[in-house]
Amino acid sequence: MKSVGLVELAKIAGVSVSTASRALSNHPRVARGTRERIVALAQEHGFRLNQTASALRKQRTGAIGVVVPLGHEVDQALSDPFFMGLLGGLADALTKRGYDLFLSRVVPQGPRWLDDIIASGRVDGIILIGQSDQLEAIERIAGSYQRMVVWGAARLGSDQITVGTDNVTGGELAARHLIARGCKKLAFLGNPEAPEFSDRYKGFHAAIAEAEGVTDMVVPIHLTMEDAYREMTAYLAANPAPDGILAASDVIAMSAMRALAERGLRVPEDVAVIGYDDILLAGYTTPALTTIRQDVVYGANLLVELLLARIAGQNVGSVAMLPELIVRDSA
Amino acid sequence: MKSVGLVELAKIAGVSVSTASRALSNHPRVARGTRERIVALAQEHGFRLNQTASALRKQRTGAIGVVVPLGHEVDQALSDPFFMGLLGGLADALTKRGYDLFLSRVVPQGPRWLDDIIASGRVDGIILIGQSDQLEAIERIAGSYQRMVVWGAARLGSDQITVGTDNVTGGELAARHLIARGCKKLAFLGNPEAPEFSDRYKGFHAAIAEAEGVTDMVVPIHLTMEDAYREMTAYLAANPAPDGILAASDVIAMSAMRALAERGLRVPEDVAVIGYDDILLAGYTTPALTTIRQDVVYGANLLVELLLARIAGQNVGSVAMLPELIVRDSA
DNA sequence: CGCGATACTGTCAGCGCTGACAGAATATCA
DNA sequence: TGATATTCTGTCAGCGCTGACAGTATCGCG
Repeated sequence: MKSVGLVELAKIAGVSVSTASRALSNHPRVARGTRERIVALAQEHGFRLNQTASALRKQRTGAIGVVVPLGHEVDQALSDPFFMGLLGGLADALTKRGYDLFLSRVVPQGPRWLDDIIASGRVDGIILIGQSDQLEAIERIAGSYQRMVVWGAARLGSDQITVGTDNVTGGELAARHLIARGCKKLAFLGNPEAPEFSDRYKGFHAAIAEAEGVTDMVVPIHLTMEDAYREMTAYLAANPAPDGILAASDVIAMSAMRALAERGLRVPEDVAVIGYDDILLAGYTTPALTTIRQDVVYGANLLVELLLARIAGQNVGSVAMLPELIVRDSA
Repeated sequence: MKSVGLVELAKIAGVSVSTASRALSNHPRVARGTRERIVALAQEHGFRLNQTASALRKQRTGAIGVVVPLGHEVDQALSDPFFMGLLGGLADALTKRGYDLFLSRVVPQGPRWLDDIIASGRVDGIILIGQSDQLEAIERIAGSYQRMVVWGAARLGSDQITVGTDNVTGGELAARHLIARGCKKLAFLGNPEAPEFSDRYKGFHAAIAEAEGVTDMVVPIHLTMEDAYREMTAYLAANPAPDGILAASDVIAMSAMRALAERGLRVPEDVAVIGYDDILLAGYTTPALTTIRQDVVYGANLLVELLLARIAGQNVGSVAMLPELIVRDSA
C-alpha cells in the first residue's frame, strides 16, 4: 500500500515535481501531451495525492465539519431519525461538490467548543445541526466567523445564517388542523426551551388563543424514544388525557401513541396526534402519523449551498422553508 | 478568528517554537514552570494547534474513516436506522479515544474506491460498514492493508477482520421460534446476495429443513422503506401469503407489516413476523416487533478497539457476537 | 575549583505539496 | 537572420509543526 508520491511520479515521468503537480491539477500552462502522459502514469502506478500536504500548502482542506451539539439532549444524538435524514442529505450534497464530511458530536463544555473545531484547521467550514441550548455561544462565533451555517430556528438580528422550516407556521398548521377536527383540549409535547420547539409552540399557542373554548398546555418531554414513552406514560397516569396533541418531533409522537394505546386510548378517535418532521417511518406507524413535514433533503442541499457561497465570500441570508401538513391517519 | 500560531505563541512566551511545541504535547524534557506558563499563555491567547500541519509532520492524522459502501442498495444509505445506530456508537467510541470521524459514503465505481480513501492520507484507519457487494474488492485490500476493520459477515480464510453477529445462528433462532409457533409456510424477505443476509437465510433454511412439513422460500426485497413496502405489496397481490416471516432487517419487517395490514392480514395471528437488528423503533411499532437483536453499541466499541489494536501493530481476530431473539408481539 | 552528570532549551531539516518567478525552448515577424 | 512574443518547464521557498541532535546552564562532588 506504499502509495507512489509526487516526487517518485515525477521521477518516473522524467519531469519536475511541479510539472507533475500542475499536470494533475489541470493547470493550463502545461503541454497537453505532457499532461496526458503524466496522468496516464499516475493511473498506472496508483498515484494518489497526499491530501494532508496539499491541504497544508493550500490552506484549504476540502472537508466540511458537520457538528452536532448535544446540549440538553445528550442521548438523542445521532440515533434520532430526523438528524439521520439530514446527515444523509448532507453527505450526498457535500460529496457531489467534492467535499469530505467530518462528523463531530460535541457535548458543549465551556464556551470554546466551537472555536476548537474551527481553529484545528481541519475543516474549511462548519455546518451546525441544531442549536441545542447554545444560542449565545453560536452567536458569539457567528459574529466573527463567516464559514458557518446552522440548521435551526432563525432569530431576528442574529448573525447566524440558518436554514430551517418556519416553525411558528408549522405549529399553527397543526393547531388549526386539530381545532378543525373539533379537539378542545390540546397539548404540546416537548421541551419548549429548545429554540425550534419554542417557535413551534408559539405558533401552536397563538392559533389556539384565537379559537373559542379551546385550551392548550405544554408537557415537557425529552426527545429519545424511551424517555418520551416513559414520561408520557407517567403523565397519562397522573392527568386526564388531552384530545389533541402536537408532538415536537415524530419520535415523541410515536412514543406518545404507544403510551396512549397502552392506556386504552384510541388514536385518532379519542386523541388526535400530530408529529413534526415527517421522518421516513412516519408513514409506517399504526395508525400512520399525521405530521408537519420538513424537507430534509432540500434543507441539506440548501445548507451546503449557502455554506459554499459564504466560503466564496458571498453574502447570503437565512432561509426558512415552508412546512407542510401531511395528513395521514393519526389526526 | 485569526488563531494564534505556534510561532507567535513561542514569541509571546519568549521561548523557541519547539519548546512551545514540547510544552503543549507534555513532552517530559521541559521544565515544569515553563510548561505551565506556556499552557497558560496558550489558553489565554486562544492558541490552537493546526492539525493539518501536525498530521503532515507526524504522518498521523488522528482521524478514522467510516466508510459506507453502497453497492446494491444505493438509496439505503444513511437513512437506515441500523446504520445510524452503529454510526452513533462509532462516533462516541472514537471521540472517547481522541479520534475524529471522517464519514464517507461511496458508490463503488471501479476497483480502486478503497485505495483512494486509504492513500489520500486523510485517515489513520478505516472502518467499513457493511460489505455490500464488494467482497472481493475489500478482500484484495485487506490482504495488504492492516489498518481496516469491517462490520459484516465473517468468512473463513478471509484476511478481513470483521465484527458482526453470527448471522447463521440468528436465522436459526428465528426459524425455530416460528416453527414452535406452528408456522408451516415460511418466507425470508431480503436480498440473499448480501453476505450477511445470505448467512441469515442459510441458518433459517437449515433449521427449517430439519422440521417436518415446513416449507420456506425467499422473497428478494430491497432495504428501503418504500421499496420494501412496494415489493411486498406486489408480492402479496400475486401470491398466497406465508404464515411466518423472517425479514432481513427491521425496516423490511415494518414495511412488510404495513403491507400485510393493508391486505387485511393480522400480525401475528395470520402471519407471524420477525425482524432483524432490533433498531430503536422496533419496540414502538404496532404490534411491537419481535426481532433478532444485534448490539450495535457494543459492536461499535469492538470495531474501534480492534482497529486501534491493528494500528498499534497487534494481531487481532474477527469477532462474531451472539444474536439474541427479542420476543415482542409480532411473533 | 574543575570536571562530568543532569536538566533543560534551541537549531535545523524536512513531512509532501503548490505557485510565484525565472529560465529555456520554440514560434512569429520585420 | 535577429529580435521579440509565446509557450512550456524547472527552481525554490515555505505552509505550521515536530523531533533528532547539539548546545548551554546548573548542580554535585572530589
